[in-house]
Amino acid sequence: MAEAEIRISRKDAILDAAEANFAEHGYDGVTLRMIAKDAGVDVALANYHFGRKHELFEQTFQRRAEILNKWRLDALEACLKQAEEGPVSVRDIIDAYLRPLMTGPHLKEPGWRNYYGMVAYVNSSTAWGGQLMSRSFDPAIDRFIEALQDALPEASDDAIYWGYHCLSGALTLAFAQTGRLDHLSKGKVCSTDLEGGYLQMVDFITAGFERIGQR
Amino acid sequence: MAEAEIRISRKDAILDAAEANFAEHGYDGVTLRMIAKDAGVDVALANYHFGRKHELFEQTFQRRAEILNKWRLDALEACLKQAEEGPVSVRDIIDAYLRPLMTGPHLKEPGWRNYYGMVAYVNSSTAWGGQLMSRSFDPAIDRFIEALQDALPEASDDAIYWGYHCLSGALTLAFAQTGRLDHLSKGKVCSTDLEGGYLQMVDFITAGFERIGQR
DNA sequence: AGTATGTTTCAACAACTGTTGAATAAGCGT
DNA sequence: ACGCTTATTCAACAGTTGTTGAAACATACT
Repeated sequence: MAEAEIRISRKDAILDAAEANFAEHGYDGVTLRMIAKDAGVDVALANYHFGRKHELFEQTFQRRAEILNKWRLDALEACLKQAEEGPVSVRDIIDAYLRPLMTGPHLKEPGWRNYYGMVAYVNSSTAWGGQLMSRSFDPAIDRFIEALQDALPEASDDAIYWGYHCLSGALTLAFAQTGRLDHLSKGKVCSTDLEGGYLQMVDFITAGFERIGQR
Repeated sequence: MAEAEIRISRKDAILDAAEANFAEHGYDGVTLRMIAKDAGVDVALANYHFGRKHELFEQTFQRRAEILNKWRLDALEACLKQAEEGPVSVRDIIDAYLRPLMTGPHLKEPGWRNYYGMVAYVNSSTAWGGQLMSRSFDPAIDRFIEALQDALPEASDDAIYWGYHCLSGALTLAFAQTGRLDHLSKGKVCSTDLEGGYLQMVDFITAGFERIGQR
């Protein structure tokens, strides 16, 4: 029976448990004993594999960040290659930014939903926010900013960066899945429906960027 | 000397200290002893005035929420009254939503900056997010949603609510003031410059809403 | 079989947590 | 000056925190 299941290593079990707990309660709201209990291991094991709590958090955060960056950059590259010479459409850039994260089968996996919760927490935390997000995502984001600047030669730097700010804020708030939209819309809109949100956000954000290019 | 200064009550000193600490470290990252030390009072006094830690957090959060709702609703009312009969412009609605919060002399006060940090934390926290934000702000937000629906009769509910989601995400990320934009733009844009961000965001968000009304 | 190496648990640490009840101080009407 | 109510501090509680060093287990190589 046991050999029929695919058993993950205890090290990965700790990462998974950490992910789920950090997503729901943030860094300080989680104790190493909560994580160890969920992972079915002793408290000391987290220390053995990952060092201090701080490092466990960062490693948990970065594990999926790289996957995510690759998805996005592949999508961006594909749309740049497809345009070949001619100007790239703003919509395609925004789509390359949002689609890989907000659609697809990985949304069914609790691991990814949990990770998204962590991203939401980190992105708007005054303490972690700037540092950790920049370290994990900025190299990839730089490419998107460049592409937007190319597609919108008339737009000022201020407009481009604050436009990206709007995009990033909207995405990470979607990641938090707080259920606020459900309450506000009296059930008409579901904030856990990322695929539905994706369709609306692409239009909305694209319009924003196109407007600032008309200066 | 002492009678020349305007001394705030110890109760208010606790609220101020709580605000600053919760903004920087979130709920679980703050201990009552940190707050008491900053306020210059004994630990037990927080309990005497506010009950449990949980209640202190909520009272700190709600203290300024009402002020903020009033600012916004006054601005909305003014622009609705000014339009009188004719259709209200989308831009004026967005302006009424953003301007009172992102511009003005209160931005110089550390208390308000701290409070904004709390809002950022609460809004994208999976645990607090839905409940507390809805309780504090939704009655006012409902009015803005109505106004947007009136101004954009062709837009679907999905589009309106996800549009508001983008607006809310962008605003609360601005509140977090993480310094990420500074890093990403290599110093060209400053994420603590809310007034500068306001100018860009009004254009960007207005364009988004106007687009979804053209269906 | 024995040994070296990497995992995992056990037991304990000093420090810190939110909360409480009793003790003390302050403010104020009379 | 007295009593009464409200503020504030003090001292302590039982439980929890991250972290560690030593001990026990597992695994693979010789």
